[in-house]
Amino acid sequence: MNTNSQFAVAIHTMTMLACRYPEALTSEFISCSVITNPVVIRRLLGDLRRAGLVESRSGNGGGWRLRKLPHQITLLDCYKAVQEDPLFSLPTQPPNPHCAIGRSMTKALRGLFDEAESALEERLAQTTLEQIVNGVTGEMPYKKVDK
Amino acid sequence: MNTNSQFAVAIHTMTMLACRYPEALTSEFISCSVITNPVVIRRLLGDLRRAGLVESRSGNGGGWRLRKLPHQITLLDCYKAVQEDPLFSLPTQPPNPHCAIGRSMTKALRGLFDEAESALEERLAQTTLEQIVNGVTGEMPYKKVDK
DNA sequence: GCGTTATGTAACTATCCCGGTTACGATTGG
DNA sequence: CCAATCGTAACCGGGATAGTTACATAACGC
Repeated sequence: MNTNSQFAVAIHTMTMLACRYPEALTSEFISCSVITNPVVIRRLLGDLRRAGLVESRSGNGGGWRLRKLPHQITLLDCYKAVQEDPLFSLPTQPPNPHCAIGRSMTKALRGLFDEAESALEERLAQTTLEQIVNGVTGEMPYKKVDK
Repeated sequence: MNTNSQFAVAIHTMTMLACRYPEALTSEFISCSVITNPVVIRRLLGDLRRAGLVESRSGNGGGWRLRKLPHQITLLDCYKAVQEDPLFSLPTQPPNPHCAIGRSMTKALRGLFDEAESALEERLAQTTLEQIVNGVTGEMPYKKVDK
């Protein structure tokens, strides 16, 4: 399906921010871990900011940091932030309206795809950045804060 | 994600075969409902045949038909038949092994993506072609057979 | 056997998307 | 003022998608 790796890079990026929370990291620094161009990371972080997940500061000493605690951010948040298109696409050309099946196919597919996507999103909502950080580092490198 | 519509066309195609089961339909006929080139449909049906879901006969009076009853074929079967790539891709260039996070990111992402994909597939496995046909036509246009 | 109808598949193409890159203005801190 | 950093536009190359043409192969009816 998607041959694009934005979701993967988004998780990688958010995991780094979560590990150093509440420190701010530069796109340059993050791009060294992902091994890509800093602009690619900034583009991605732009999407994540539009979703309210991160904030940035320009200039000397600037960078990016989370706007919530790692346990308050789920994979679904990251997914929605970088995934504008639905999971499965319909053909650009709609089916033949003179065919009984063609006539109802678009609506049927929308329903099926919506349900499938919901199942996926439910699962993504169950994993938080905190859990990923725990899995990656074996410990929480930032101070825990009571809710 | 994937911007490709193969899964959608596969469902459309299989729904047509299910509606007329056990009749055989030609790629030409199916392409008229989908509104595309017959070769596109044949390529797709080739994948579905490799998965054991359909069979074909060349020559005059030939065409394509299901190899199972509509209630025995799920959306997951269709999905696996046409979707060779995993749902989410990792970056072609693996992360920096000199970074603690980069080092464990690939494995972590694989696990997360596998779980998400499983959730999706579980949902897809719950819908059969028969159900889709019912939703599309309001009735079953082929003879039901006891299991 | 011949003609017709289909499949099976290769090859070519136009279009689009993704990721990488350069460039440069705006912002911030020292 | 200078250095560091974001924000964003612009461009490019590679790859995928889907549409198209072409043609060899197969099966059926006469």
